[in-house]
Amino acid sequence: MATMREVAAAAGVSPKTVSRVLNDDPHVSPATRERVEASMRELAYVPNALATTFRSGRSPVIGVAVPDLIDPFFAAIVTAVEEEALAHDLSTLVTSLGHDPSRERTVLESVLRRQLSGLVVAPTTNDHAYLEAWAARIPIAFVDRAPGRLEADAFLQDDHGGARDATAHLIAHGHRRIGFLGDSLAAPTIAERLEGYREALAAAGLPFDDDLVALDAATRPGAAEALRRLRAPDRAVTAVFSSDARCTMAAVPTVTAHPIALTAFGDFPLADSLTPAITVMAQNPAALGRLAAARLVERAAHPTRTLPRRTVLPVTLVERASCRV
Amino acid sequence: MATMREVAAAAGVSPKTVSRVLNDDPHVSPATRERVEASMRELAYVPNALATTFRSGRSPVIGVAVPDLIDPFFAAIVTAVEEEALAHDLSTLVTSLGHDPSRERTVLESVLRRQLSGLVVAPTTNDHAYLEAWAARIPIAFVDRAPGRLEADAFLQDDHGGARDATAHLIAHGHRRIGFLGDSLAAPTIAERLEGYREALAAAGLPFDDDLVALDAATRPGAAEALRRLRAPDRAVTAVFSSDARCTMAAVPTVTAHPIALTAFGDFPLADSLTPAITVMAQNPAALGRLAAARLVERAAHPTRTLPRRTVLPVTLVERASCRV
DNA sequence: TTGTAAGCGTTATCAG
DNA sequence: CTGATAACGCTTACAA
Repeated sequence: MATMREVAAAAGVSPKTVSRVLNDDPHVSPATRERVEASMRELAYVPNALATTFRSGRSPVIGVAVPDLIDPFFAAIVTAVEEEALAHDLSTLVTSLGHDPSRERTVLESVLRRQLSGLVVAPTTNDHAYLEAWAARIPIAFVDRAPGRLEADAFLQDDHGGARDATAHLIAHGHRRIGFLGDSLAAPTIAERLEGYREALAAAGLPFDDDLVALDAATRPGAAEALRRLRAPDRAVTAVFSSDARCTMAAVPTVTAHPIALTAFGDFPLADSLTPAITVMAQNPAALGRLAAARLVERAAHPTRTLPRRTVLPVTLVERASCRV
Repeated sequence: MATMREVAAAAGVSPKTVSRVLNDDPHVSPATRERVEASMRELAYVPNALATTFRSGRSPVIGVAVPDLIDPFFAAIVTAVEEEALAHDLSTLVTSLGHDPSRERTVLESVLRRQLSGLVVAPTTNDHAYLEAWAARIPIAFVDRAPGRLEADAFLQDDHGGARDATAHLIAHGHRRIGFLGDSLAAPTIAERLEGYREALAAAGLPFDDDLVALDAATRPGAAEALRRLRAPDRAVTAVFSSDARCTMAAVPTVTAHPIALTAFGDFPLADSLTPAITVMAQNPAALGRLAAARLVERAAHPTRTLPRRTVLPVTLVERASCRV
């Protein structure tokens, strides 16, 4: 591990000159440059990125924190952030938050100490007041879910409208008793989607019935049980709106075994190849990630510029077969 | 951004004392500790992780480089590395290499400059001689694919045996003309799986026919075309062995539309819910990632210990319906 | 128990 | 065009 000092000594110049060569400073004579480069090769010199980064006080890294990488929705966000970061010569420090809200703060704070250039987070909690001091120093962008008790850029999808339209779609197909499938209403996105579902019912003059809301459906057994209850004679739903992709995927085995009309929030791989193919309200995770990362870069470059805090992307209905079962 | 020096000044002590408080050094009087902690709160002091890291010369970070995060196989590897890293108080710097081999070197070298504690890589090239100097200083573990021209730890699955057994399974179901579906033979894993396929044919006294090997099938159009050719009267295969999950997923729409006996290398989400459900030879990406990360930690702790270079995990046949179509 | 000095590898500043 | 010096924030020796 040769250092710059050693290279300098070998080339008979000062460290600063080596630094200049490294950074393509034009104020170096060709001869000197030549000599320095030879020494670098000789000693197999590799700059210590840690030192540079420390010196500059800011790490050329964008942090990305999402609940879970296995979920293709978040994987797509991360990938998009990575691509956008790459375009700006930044790397990405990826961290999974897990689905347990109590971990969020610890994890984010430990990431933030690294003097990142920015942070993209798909949060798992509703209260981000603890980030206020951080947000003052480094740009933070929220994706998928809005920040709570904190002013920060947010890139969201139209949870309310999307859920409303997806539900209305089932109503248009003649359904009157429509179940709501979800994980937990603690997540603001899911709560929003429930609101959209209610609005669609109301608009059609249908009653909202708490008993038709089935939660804890993010696992296969959970989804199976939820669907069983919804289908039981006392509830007798003829259609289901699934409020997120994890639940939908968990429900797939049950739905393919005992078909029921289904519309789901969030697309997922192979949704179009199932029997029945699942009708979904498609989000755009890649756009979310890309926009968020781009915003961080922009905030870093123009700290005072005024920009909209909240960007809501539309969702689009992809009609397949499951809504017509 | 208060620094340690400022906290020290505010508390009327030396920076070293603040450092001691921070690191829970017992040689600090309770009174002093109290005073220092008060100042830290007052100034909202947060340690600069960059400085600590620089001073220690090594970043408490494990790098993870995989071709692509969207692929659930690699997402599972990354997640497992993350979990194992977390257990050792390390973070993870995740980078996608892309599927273009020419990017690998640049990306890995830029990651390695950061003085990582270790690197897990699922490579896209066959020649890793350029990593030799790095491998001497920081532990590098390969997953999924073995390193080329480099001595390094590798955690692999039984590509050869798994492909052989998956093909034999089709033969056992009475098939005599079996196609091989793949992306590119440049990947050593795929080449190995082709060998396994050949071995199974040979063991059954069946001829190997180059025309039954269909490549470039990692996209939906590619897979559709490959299957069309294999099925054409001049090839007339009655069964297909798909050599990797990306190809299998790409082939799904064609296979569900025009069923053909299929066995695939690599499991994937919802494979069991398709019609037909896909019979797969399941890998264990989580184990791959976990073992690799654990190995890095072990190498770092015991640089001289002798450990096996190559660990090959078994794959397991998950029989579903597609092999009996 | 606490402090002083020195340095990790790089770069900014300012002289020459 | 080149170099001396200092500094980034923290910690390891070594003293006191």
